[in-house]
Amino acid sequence: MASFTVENYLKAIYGLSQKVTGGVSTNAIAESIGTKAATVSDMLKKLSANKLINYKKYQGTTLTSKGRSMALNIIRKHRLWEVFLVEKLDFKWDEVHDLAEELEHIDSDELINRLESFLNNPKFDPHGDPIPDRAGVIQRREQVALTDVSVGGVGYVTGVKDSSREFLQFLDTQEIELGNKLVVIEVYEYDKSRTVKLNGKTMTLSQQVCKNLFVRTET
Amino acid sequence: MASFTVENYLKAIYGLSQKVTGGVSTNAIAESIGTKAATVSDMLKKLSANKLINYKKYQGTTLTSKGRSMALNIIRKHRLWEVFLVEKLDFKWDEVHDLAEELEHIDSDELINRLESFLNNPKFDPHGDPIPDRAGVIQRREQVALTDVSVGGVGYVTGVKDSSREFLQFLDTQEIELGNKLVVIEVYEYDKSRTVKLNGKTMTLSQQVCKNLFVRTET
DNA sequence: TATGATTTTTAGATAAGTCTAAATTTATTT
DNA sequence: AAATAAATTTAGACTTATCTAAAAATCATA
Repeated sequence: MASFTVENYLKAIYGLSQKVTGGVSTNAIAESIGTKAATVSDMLKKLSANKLINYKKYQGTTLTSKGRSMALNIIRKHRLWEVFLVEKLDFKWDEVHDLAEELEHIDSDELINRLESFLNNPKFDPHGDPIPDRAGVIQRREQVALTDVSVGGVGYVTGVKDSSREFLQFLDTQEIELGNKLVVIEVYEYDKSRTVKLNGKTMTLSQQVCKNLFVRTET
Repeated sequence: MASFTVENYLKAIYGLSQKVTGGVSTNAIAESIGTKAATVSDMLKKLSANKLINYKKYQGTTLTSKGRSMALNIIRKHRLWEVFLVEKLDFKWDEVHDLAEELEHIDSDELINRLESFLNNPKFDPHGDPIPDRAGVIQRREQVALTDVSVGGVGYVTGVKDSSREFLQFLDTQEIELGNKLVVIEVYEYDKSRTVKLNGKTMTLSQQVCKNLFVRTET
């Protein structure tokens, strides 16, 4: 039991379970995968029968350790392929998601481990998301959203919460990249926007942007 | 109409059509794909309905130009991924076939074209097979089987006809690699084996080996 | 807390790709 | 040329993943 489809369900459940406490709802999975609740309901029964999820009708679902470890392996593959696409094939960070969605299903630990070495064992993907290691251990990074940095605070851009094309392209236009240092100059109470100094330039970022930008602050 | 399965059928038909004159038989396809003739029969109807093959019941099949161009694109992807696996990830030439079978179905011309540049536009895969270009043009190489080289003849190893693990590993044990220069010292009429000088060593190769080794001869 | 709204599940269908067994067509051989 | 053998196709069934429509369970609130 490890088809393309099953892998996508596990990945979706893993992703959603990061955002909520308790079980993941059928509807949420359906929306995430782009399918109907009825279809998800069927699939949950199969995943449960295969001990990949804990599932009680009407109660939402969580991954078993087996399911989680499979999900993490897919995420590992996805993120390593993204690094490959950006670092080696010169794709931009907003172009790699769909390709990685395909590549992540290639089934070979040997391949992915060699790819990892070839890429010099990166710890983060092009969007700043951590890459699980071979054992499925995922590095937690001490980072906060830019909304949590107050005036005078200094941070280094470590990642994005929203990795949609639109947001990534917006960051490109503002020439905001991972690793950039920024200083919060002002916070406007009115709309919660922030003026920051970054790359020698001063710019004002809306609350929505600040929410979706992760930074590591000086400790 | 371009599923994983369809792609495999087109590739199989292309491969088989190189070996025979006229149409490819249903049974041959079934054996090549590892399925049953009945299944192939069904699929041929669908491929025909989609104008990917020319098909008349009981008469065998050939690819249309559309089908051939799709087949060549898959072969192009397969061979470029093989180069990647060997050149960049240090796989051995007998280890890459199954992985390339998976990777070849990744659907993106942009990806494969960038991969091609990244690999410095190789013209041949690790087994010496030519890589079709973006337009599906495949370079024919002037090469002959070693069985066609007579005493005193000189050749450079350009490829293998049989790229099975077993044969490739045999070549490894004999330290025979693409590009090696060899001279035919003797041909034994009895069993059609050949003694050759290669890498400073003298060795005798059976007819079966000679049949499956391609060389470019001095012209 | 009852009742309407929402969520989830079940039931029944569909499409793709596969199978076995039987029927049909083509090839071979006496 | 007829009979047998081999190859191919058809018929009917199964599996996986999906859908719509309807039923059932949970929730939210008047």
